[in-house]
Amino acid sequence: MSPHRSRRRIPDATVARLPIYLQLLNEQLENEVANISSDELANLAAVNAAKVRKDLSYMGSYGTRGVGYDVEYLVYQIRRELGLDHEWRIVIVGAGNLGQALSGYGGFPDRGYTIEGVFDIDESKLDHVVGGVRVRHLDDLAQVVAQKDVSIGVIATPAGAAQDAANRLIKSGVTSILNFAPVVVSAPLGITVRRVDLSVELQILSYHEQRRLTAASQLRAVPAESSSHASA
Amino acid sequence: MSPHRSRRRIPDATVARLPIYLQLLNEQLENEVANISSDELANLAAVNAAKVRKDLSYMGSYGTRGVGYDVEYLVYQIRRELGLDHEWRIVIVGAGNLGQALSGYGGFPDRGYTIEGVFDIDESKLDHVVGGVRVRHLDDLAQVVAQKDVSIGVIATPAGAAQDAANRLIKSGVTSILNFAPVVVSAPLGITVRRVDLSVELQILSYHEQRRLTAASQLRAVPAESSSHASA
DNA sequence: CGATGTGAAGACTTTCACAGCA
DNA sequence: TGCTGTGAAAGTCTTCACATCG
Repeated sequence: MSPHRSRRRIPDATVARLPIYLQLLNEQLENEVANISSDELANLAAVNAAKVRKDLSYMGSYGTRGVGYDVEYLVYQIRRELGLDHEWRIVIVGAGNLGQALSGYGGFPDRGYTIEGVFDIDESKLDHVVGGVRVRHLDDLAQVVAQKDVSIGVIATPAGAAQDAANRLIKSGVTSILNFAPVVVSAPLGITVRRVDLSVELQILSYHEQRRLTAASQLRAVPAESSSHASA
Repeated sequence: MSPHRSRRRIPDATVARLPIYLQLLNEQLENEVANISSDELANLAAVNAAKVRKDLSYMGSYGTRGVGYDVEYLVYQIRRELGLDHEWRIVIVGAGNLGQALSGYGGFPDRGYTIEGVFDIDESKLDHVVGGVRVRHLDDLAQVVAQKDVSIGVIATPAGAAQDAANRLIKSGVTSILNFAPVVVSAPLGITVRRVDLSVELQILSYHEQRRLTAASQLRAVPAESSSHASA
């Protein structure tokens, strides 16, 4: 479609950071900051400046030597690279606490995501309105996905229902899935699945806590480090 | 305290996978599966078998050649390594949709996490009971953290309130933070911060979606791959 | 002169492939 | 014989350091 998209393949690690740069750059725009150096952006993102420059260089050379990067242009480029110049239509399966929190999440409309439906099988939840969207029966999923050309599905069901939700999403034509249920869902090749699991995150934290304690009790063997971990 | 904890330093990438193995192994236990090979576990986790073996080997050699791993013993070892033989006390800052979803999240008590408090500054939310915990004013945070010896804080506030929440958590004595707000919070060295951002995850997905579309329109230049991404 | 852009070195992670043990 | 445990190779990501250019 458009002429010269994605000139190079961007490394996964970089793709995971672009949304963070984007968010920080948007904040700069709000503060009417027109220009930013790799050093400044690196400080905001809590990463190394060389990493910022290398990350940005994968999209092309948009900086000015001796000066820095034009914030607005950078925002435009990152958005384009991440596909945020499209509008993405998403559905949420599961209208429990989490599904409701997600559909009420303010960030979506700004960033080009529209929620086309929230689905559940629990009769008692049907027809409730959460985040401005009426909860529909899961059996209507395929129809909505096809009609609205939905490409991203969010799974916010209990663990036991997640694989079924995934199967239905995939059969309906969704090609990317964001899974919040604490299970590994399997999907055929060609479907992108990302998993976000609260208790996995907590367990990683408790590993670090535990190390801290052990280290402290062992006459400070290793000085505690690691001040920040990206989520990707 | 205990004699021979953490015999080696475990790589970050491995630490991020241990919770997933643990969850799968627990499922096996429920199905009364007593033994598992690296190959089987690898299939369940959707990773390579050599990776499973190497990951497990960092904790010591607990397998039996020609046979596999004793599920129960492996569960015990992973739990110990992740510090799940402790009980971890956590607090949640922010009693909005997300804070409520988190405090209602069933997974916590099972896995040794107890929620010692949910805090907010919004008068209208105070004294509501969410997930069995009464919402208290943020000013009471320090007292609860100290009294209950809380080490992990979860930030579920809007973006604008997150850094203040982090500062209060840190000043109160919390040393690990799980941040759900869509901002980078800064913290002194020695504090572990992990960030989980819904819209970052969606943007990573839309990058892949967008590539898929571009590739398809360019006479299938590169065959689509990448079927699963871990969250860590 | 100051900050980008980038080869090259170094660190970390994954995967291979096979020796070694039950 | 079958599966673990692990050196070594391959691949990926980060960081350094400096040539380059506005």
